[in-house]
Amino acid sequence: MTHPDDSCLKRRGRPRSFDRAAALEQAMLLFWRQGYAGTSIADLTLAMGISPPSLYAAFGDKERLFLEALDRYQGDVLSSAAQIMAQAPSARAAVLAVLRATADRLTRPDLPRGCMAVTSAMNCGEEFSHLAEELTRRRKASLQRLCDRLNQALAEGELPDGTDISALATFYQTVAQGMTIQARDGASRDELLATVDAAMRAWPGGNEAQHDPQPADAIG
Amino acid sequence: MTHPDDSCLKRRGRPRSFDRAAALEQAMLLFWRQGYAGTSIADLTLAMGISPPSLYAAFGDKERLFLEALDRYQGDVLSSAAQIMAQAPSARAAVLAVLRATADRLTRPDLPRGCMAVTSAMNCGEEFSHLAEELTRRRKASLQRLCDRLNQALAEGELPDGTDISALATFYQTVAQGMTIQARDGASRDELLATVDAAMRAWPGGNEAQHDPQPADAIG
DNA sequence: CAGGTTCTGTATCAGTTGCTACGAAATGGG
DNA sequence: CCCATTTCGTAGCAACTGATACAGAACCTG
Repeated sequence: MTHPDDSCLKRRGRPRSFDRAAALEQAMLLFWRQGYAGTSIADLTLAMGISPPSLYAAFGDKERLFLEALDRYQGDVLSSAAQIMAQAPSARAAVLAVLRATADRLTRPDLPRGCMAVTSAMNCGEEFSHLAEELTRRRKASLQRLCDRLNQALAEGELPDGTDISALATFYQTVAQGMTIQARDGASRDELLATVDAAMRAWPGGNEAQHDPQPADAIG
Repeated sequence: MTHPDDSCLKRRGRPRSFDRAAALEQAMLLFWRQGYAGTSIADLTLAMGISPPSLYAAFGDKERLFLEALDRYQGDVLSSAAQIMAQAPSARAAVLAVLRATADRLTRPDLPRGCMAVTSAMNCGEEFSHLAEELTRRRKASLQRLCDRLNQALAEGELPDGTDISALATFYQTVAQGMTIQARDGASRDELLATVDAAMRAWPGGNEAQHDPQPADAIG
C-alpha cells in the first residue's frame, strides 16, 4: 500500500512541479482547522498552491486526500504517544505524561486547536458517515492501546485487583477528548494541565503518595 | 425579542398551514445530527415538510433557524440542569446528578447522540466562525453556572479552602464534553455512567465517606 | 362582494460544490 | 530528432448551495 510517488525510480513524462509532502501538509492543516465538509476543493487548491487536476492526479479525490492527511496527522501524534508510553516508568506515569503531552499538543500556538481525529468529521451528512466511522475506529484503536497498557499494570500489581480497566481507559480518553473542545474554546495549555491534574486524582487506589513533577515546558 | 408568531392576536391574511413548533423540532433534530454546515436547506425543507419560501418566511434564514433550533435544544437541557442543581443537597451531589443526567441525555435511543451545543458547529469554515463563537459563548455560560455553584460550596465549607473552583468546574465540563464524543462513538449509557463515577473520584478532599446511590433508571 | 394581507408551491436565481475534458508543456526513451 | 508518457493550466461540467420572484390561494376587514 504505497503512494504513487513513493519510489525513487526515474519517472517518464513531465515531472511534478510541486512538493507533494508540503502540499499534503497544507491539506492536513486545512482539514484540521475546518473539518472535511467545511473544506472545499477550492480551499485546498489555494492553500496547496496547485490546480484541481494536479490535486486529483496526486491524491485521488477529496476523500482519499483527507484520509492521507489524517494518516500524516496521526503519524506524529501516535508515534509520540507510543514513545511517551514506552518511556514511562509506570502506567500512571504513562497516562499522566500522555495527557500532559496532549494538553501541549492541543494548544500549540502555530497549529489548529484541538485534535483533528476528533473534530474533522464530527458533523457531516450521512453521505460521509463512513468517514465518521473511520475516525471512530481510530479512536477505538487508541483506546485499545491504553487498555493494553493498563492491563499490563494490572498484571504487574500497579493497579488493584478488580480494577475495571476498560472503564478507567475510557475515562481518560473521555478527558482527553473533552480537552479538544476546551482547546477549541480557547483554553490555555495551563488550563488543560490543571484539568489533567484533576483527572489524575481519579486514579485508582488514591493519590496519597503521589507527587507528580511539574511538566517540562514545551520545547516542540 | 419575540418571534413573528408569538402573539395570540388574530392575524390577517392566509394562515400558516404547518405547525411552526413541530417544524422547528425537525430542524433541531437535523442540525443536531448533521451540524450546521452538514445540513442543507433541502434537507431541512424535506424534514420539516415545507417549501423553501415557507421556511424563509417563518424563520428568516438558515442561520436564524439554526440559532432558534439551538434555543429550542438548550431550553430543555438547561432548565433540566438548573432543576437538578437546585434539588441537589450539596455541590458534589449536584455535579454527580448533572453528569448522570448528561450520560442519560447523550445516549437516548430515539434522539441524536451527543450534545448539539458541542457538535453542531464544531468544524465549519471561517465564514461561519461567528456561529462557532456563539456556541463557545454558551458553553462558557454553562461553565459559569457550575462555577457559581462551586463557589457557593466553597463559601459553605463543603469544599476545602484554597480549592481552585475554576479548574474544578472546567474539569467536570471537560468530562461532560468528552462524553459527547464517546456517545457519538457508540458508548452506552452505562459506559458513560462509569466514566461519571471515575470523574467523581477526583472530587477534592477524597471520597472515603462517599457512597453514591445508583442512578435511577431513565424514565424519560 | 372587493381590497388588502399573508401564506403556498413552482420555478428559478447566481454562486459554489466536487470533479474532469482538453490541449499545451515538459520530461525520458528510442 | 520523434514519440510516448506524465503533468500542467484553463475552462467548464452537472449537481447542489442558500435564497427569491412570481402568481395564485386563503384568510380578515369592510
